[in-house]
Amino acid sequence: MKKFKRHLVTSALPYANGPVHIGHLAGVYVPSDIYVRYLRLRGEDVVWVCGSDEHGVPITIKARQEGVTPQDIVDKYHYMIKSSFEGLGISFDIYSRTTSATHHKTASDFFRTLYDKGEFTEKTTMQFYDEEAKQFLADRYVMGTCPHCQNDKAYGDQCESCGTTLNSIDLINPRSAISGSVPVMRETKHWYLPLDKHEPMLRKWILDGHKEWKANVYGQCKSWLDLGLQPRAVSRDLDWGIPVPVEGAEGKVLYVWFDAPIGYISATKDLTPDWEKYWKSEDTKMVHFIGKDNIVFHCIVFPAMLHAHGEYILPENVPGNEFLNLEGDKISTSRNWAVWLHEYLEDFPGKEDVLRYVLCANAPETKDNDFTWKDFQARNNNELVAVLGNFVNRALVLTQKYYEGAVPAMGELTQYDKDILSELPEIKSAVEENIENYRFREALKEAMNIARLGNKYLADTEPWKLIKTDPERVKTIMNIALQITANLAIVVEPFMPFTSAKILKMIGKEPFGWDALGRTDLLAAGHVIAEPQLLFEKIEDSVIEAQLEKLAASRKANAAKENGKKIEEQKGSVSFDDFGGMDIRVATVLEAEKIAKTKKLLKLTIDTGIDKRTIVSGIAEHYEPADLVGKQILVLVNLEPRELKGVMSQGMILMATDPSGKMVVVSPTEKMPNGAVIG
RNA sequence: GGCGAGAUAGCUCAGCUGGUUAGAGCGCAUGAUUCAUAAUCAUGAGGUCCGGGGUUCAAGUCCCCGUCUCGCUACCA
Repeated sequence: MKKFKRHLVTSALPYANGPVHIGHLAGVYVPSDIYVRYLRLRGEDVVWVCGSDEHGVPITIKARQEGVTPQDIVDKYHYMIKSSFEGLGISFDIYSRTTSATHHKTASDFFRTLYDKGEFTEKTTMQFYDEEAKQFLADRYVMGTCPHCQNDKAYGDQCESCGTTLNSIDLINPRSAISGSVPVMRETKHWYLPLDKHEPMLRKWILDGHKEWKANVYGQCKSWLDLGLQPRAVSRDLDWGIPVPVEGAEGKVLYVWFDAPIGYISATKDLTPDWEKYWKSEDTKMVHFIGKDNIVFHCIVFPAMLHAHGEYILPENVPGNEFLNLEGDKISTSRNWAVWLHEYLEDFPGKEDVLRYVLCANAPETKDNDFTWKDFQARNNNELVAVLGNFVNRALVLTQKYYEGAVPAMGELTQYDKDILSELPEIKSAVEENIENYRFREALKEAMNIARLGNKYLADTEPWKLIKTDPERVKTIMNIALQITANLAIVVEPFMPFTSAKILKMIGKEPFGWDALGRTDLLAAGHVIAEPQLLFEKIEDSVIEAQLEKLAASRKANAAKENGKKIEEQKGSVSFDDFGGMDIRVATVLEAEKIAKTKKLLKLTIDTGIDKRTIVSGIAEHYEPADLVGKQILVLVNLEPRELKGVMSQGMILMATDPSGKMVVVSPTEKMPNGAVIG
């Protein structure tokens, strides 16, 4: 077991094109906050960095849509994200941003170092160029007609109408999304990071050296390594980002995946002049907290970059969590299906810890989990209020009642007292072990056991009865109950810092530090505690219903949007001759079979009346092969043949597609002879 | 199609390298209790451990074949 002198913790950089939601929190920020707070309480040397990821194409698109500059967009969300994190008590040592001057210089220098060391390869490719706007067009900037569903507003990377993944060269009638002009193909040079070169190092480091990583993380890495790594472009043609610091690279910026993780380094630089100690000493333990979508970047790509650079350490662990769903559906920013942090903070003032608690207790550590408002309410009412809040309240209220707030002296302990107190150190080590192994859900459960222990102790010793017969004994009981309360203030801090502070305030103490956990002399006899206040309050049904209505509204809005989107605009007019050039016929499906190793492709043998021919069609998700046999369909028979997965496709089947992407074949309403002409 | 992860009580999850009657929290039922936000405490009911084969003295745990969910990836004229 390696011994470390200090910790460097990073949390995935939120992308600055939208606010933060509970999915981000449960997967990344709440767990990492717990981890870091724990380390700090232990007095460890720890630095925790994060910041907004502000480059990349989606931000420029969003800016254009809203008619503002990319800088406007990132400013808006950066500050919004930053302040909502603070509101929830997410305690980064620094929350930086990738548009900062420090970052531009750091990323630029990093690139330059790799460039000078010959760590990149160069490749020239053909890409769409907009002569009017004088710039190369990223896939997202090319629009055209989707070859699949004929939607004429498809983007070069994806058709939003049918969800198909595309390449910009696939689009029919491509046009520039910037100027609307027809783009031309032009040569462009880019730099690549040859990941394959680092494969042996990565293999040894991860597959041999880090078998303790979470199953999902390790498995994903193994999968990538076994598939064989490919060189990856580190630059692209765009005007938003960090310019490639090489002569002759005008109009090119660093690819966002390359600049973003360097943001961790830049943030550390902004935080402390000692930053190198954290990034370049083997006795620093670096941990990346991320979601599962980021595994490859943090386990393969970024380590390869750091290794290529040569001076940096690699992460000791990369706890990647799964995803959180909301009320049974995937969280989605574009569909507004989310609980937004900034809205939660407004709707639930003073209930920061409730959200922290629920998200930790239900964190998607081993598989995707579901957040429901009903569960939120139940955990608040049945666990926080009934177990934790209630215990603290009864201990403090009884102390007020019997001793006017002055802590009574601990007398002689019974065996039962000793048994109860001996559980505290056991819980302490259980919490420690779980946190150190990134099992925060279990750690929280153990922490709550201290409150359960307290409730049980009071129920078993019944001080409210004994006060009449044996007041001396009650002093000891209440002293113990108060010591347990003080222990709660400690153990709860990483998970629920606001609650911890409230307890400390009520018992009139300063933070104890983690090592004090388990001690039974935290409150001296005679110390006077403050008037008790409730830590948590019940959440009524109406509150939950209001949140559910909010979600229902966004579901409704989405449906309306879908409907609005439903009817595509009419396309530009075509001449009668153009239409006449298309030869569409009635045909009958003779045979149908799935093409092996594909998900969507069916190979159909059809009788067109003219001949019997083969057509490949991407409808395997909509039809069982057997269901098509014997059906009459319409076929564009004079479309240029095209080879798909090794099969020649001679023509295209006409399909009707609804906005959800569902497809049905089009048939004549009455049986017609094969070869009958449509027109 | 390939790859990765998951599938265990009504719900959310533990079960490490195979070993006595499969565990926890919540919910539910019954009882106790009243200091406490009708909170607490005790007891109990609830499980073909996704399905089917196999290895073994012994399988939730290992192997093979399926099914379903999530993610990555190829294909979509």
